[in-house]
Amino acid sequence: MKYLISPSADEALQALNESLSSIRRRMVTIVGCCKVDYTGRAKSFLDYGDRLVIVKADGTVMVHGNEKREPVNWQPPGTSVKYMVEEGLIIEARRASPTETMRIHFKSIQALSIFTLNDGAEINIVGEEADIVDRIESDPSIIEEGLRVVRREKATSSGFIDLLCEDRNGVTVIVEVKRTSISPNAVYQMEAYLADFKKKNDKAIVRGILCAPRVSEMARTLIAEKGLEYRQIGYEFELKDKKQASLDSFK
Amino acid sequence: MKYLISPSADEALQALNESLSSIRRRMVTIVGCCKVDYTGRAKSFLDYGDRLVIVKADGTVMVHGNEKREPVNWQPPGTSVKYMVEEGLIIEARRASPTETMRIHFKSIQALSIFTLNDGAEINIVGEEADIVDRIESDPSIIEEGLRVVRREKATSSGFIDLLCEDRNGVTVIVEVKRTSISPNAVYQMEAYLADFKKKNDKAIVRGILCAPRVSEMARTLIAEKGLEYRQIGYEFELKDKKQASLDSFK
DNA sequence: ATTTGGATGTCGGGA
DNA sequence: TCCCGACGTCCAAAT
Repeated sequence: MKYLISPSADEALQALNESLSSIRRRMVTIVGCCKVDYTGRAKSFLDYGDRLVIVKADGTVMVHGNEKREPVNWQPPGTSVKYMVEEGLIIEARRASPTETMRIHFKSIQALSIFTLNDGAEINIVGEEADIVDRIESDPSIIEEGLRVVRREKATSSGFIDLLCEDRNGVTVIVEVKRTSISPNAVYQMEAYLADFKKKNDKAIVRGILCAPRVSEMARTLIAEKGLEYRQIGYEFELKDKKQASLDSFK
Repeated sequence: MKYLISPSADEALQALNESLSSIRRRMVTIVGCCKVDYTGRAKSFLDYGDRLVIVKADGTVMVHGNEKREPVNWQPPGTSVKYMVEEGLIIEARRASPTETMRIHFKSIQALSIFTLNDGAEINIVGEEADIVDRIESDPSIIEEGLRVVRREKATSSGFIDLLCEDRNGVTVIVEVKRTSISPNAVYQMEAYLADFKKKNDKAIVRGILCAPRVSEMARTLIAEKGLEYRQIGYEFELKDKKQASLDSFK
């Protein structure tokens, strides 16, 4: 762990170039007054101001302002990072494919720290769309009595559908699941699935059911217009493995 | 600027609670070994490991691992943050609407820093979808000779369209622009626009043109099937105001 | 407060 | 590699 308060550009550069070998898990944070130029998928300029800059070992670079969850400027993982001095410390972060360059120039540095993170844990998360599809697959009756799942995540030339089913009358039912709410886009998607399915299978009758905890107003209208169906469906999720104990203690 | 190396939980808590008045632009970073419990829109557990935790003055909390641009856990702006000690430092970040709680427990702390960021600058960015629409609006001939823009961002009951135009023969043309590439979703959207427009306006002939630097293969097929059109269109973007000088010096 | 669609989205999975 | 869709997406603008 290295920490410098108000270092000069040269002092900062020296610290950053010192232990280039132990760089595996090295992380750098710099608090200082900087400007940022970016050219790549878009182009941007951010004039001088105080920010927190973070450089991860995988090449991620983030420039954080004092608000919001999103960095004001950044480069994704895989970026190659160079440090140099030209009237102040400069961080140059380049990557190819797409070609992108971000260049940070520091007018002054409040603090610089270099440290390593040892982290073997992986996050365990539940409540995603796939978890809802799981639930429906294991008990299709929560959508409709007599519904039977034929296939999951079937690829069609119009894209993927979450569940291919049959209702109690043997009619094909295409089920699309969203974890938050049904948007107009989801309805368009379903429409295209249905059209494609009818053409490919020469079927006159195919039902389309959209499942989510909510529907937006416009989506609801579209669903009605197009003869589709909506089922409100959410579920109480629980983490499934041994980590559960820790979560129980949390509530 | 306050900086503590390997503080005890109590020392950390004291530092964090000290200057609650000057909290306007205060930012906190903590490097340490922690676990994270989250319950809200989903539910997650992250076991002990070293991370960088950032708390912004607007209530944003981020837990960053040693890889990737995205925090492994977080709370968005507007979250209420409390610090306490229970066998180690605890950060409890709650918000309502939706109800979400994230709780970070530190087993140990490598470093804690508290500082403020003075930043009056706003980012100037160009190359977004709106900039491409601007370009087309100012010179529709880049899509097609004789094309005339009737209206921009027209709301329809099926959603919004980027440009409503007329070709040299007076035929209505609906133009949809994407900054990167045309995906199947964009085609579905266009299809829905067209269907809606024909119904509402009782027109037999309406053209749909999708504009982007690229099309995906599936989208290209869909476009052909449905009698739509694609125009490859990108543009060299330049920042427009006085900041230009700085960018020129950059390249 | 809700809805809607863009984003330098990022990220993971599959062909 | 490209393509595709999910995300605790985040975010701003409009209703």
